[in-house]
Amino acid sequence: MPRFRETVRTLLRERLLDAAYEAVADRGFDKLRMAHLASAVGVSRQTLYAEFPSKEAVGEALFQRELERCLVGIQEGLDAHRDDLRAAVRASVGFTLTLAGRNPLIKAMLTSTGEDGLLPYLTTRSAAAFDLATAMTDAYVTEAWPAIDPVARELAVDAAVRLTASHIVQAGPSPEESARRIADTVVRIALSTGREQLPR
Amino acid sequence: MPRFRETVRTLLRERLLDAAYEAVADRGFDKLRMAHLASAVGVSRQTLYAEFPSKEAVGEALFQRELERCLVGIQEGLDAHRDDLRAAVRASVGFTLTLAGRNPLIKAMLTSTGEDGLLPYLTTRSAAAFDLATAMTDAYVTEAWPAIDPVARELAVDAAVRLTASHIVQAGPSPEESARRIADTVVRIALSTGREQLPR
DNA sequence: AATTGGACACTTCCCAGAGAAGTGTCAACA
DNA sequence: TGTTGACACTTCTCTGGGAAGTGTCCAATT
Repeated sequence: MPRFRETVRTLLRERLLDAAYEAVADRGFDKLRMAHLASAVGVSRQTLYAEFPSKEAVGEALFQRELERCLVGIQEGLDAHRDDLRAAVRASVGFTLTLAGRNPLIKAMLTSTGEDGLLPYLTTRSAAAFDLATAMTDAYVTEAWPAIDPVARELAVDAAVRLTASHIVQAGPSPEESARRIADTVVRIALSTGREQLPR
Repeated sequence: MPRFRETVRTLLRERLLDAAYEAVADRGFDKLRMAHLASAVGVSRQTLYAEFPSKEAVGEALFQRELERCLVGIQEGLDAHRDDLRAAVRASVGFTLTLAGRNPLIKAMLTSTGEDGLLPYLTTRSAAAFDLATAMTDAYVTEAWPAIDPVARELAVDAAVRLTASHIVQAGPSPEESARRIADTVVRIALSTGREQLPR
């Protein structure tokens, strides 16, 4: 079984990231200490460096894992309502908003404008995360609701991502209410034809 | 003419704010010095303190004036196209985006998430600015295009403001292209009825 | 009467230097 | 292989003293 080593390794990796997440969550990334991280998991500093070549790599991996979790949550929100676009959007947006409410990492991911001293990667990475979330959602919607007009779909997905990020920064009354409004808005865009007329 | 004093006073006030704006624009608010500001305009420190009781008051006034200018620009963008909703939105959003591109104050106004060390007021005030911009735009649209459904209008205005702010943070290819996309999106929301059906 | 310059107490910034603590690497060891 | 201790190097952190900034008061000036 040549996989044994790998399994141990990824297990260690997960435990390291768990510990790192906890430390970052309540003391911030710059207060994270490599020595403390190693001892928290019960390994030497060297094995930590064997897994992550630098502290920056830890931040990078932490960021990536959190992003993936977020995207998985969104997908699950969509999956739960394949027959109802509005409910699907509401579930996904609601999930993201509540997650961001208590997860400082996710929050920073979507809001960092640069130079806020948090993680250097976030500056560059937040745009990448944005694009990734948009691309994934777009692909999903294309597959799940092929009847939606492509132009409308693209605008709707972009609006969904941006409005969600906006509500993370400028929070509304409650995540649920925000999600409801965003879902309403997104559905209106998605089902538009671009040939509507003003009533007279 | 009892107004003479007042005129002089507001004139002085404007000149002080002009000088303050220039100083803040390239050195930042915290590098602004009251003594420097006074001498730049050619008055003593005392007359400056007679006009603005504190440095904080200068920041407040500066912020307020910039916000008003921004709103005026938006109104003009709308006024220039009272017959064409799409063009009106495009003009206003385009104006705001290009303004924010070179005006650090406006940028901070719509993006500050708190504790970025810039101005303490911005933290609280950005939400207020947000609300004010939304309220003003909503009132204008209600008056200019009364045929738009109220629910759709409210969602459209909210989306317009939030999407514009989003494009300030996560800039697209160009302000014009961003404005075009936002206008397209906003028009689709504004002209929606909420009773659309998915094509089959 | 308004404006000014000087003087004031108080707070904050800035700048060294010293010491501690953290990072990343290496080699000896179990 | 993984652990341990030592290493050079960089980055915090604290300190104290001097400079500079804020906000206030007042006598002098116009």
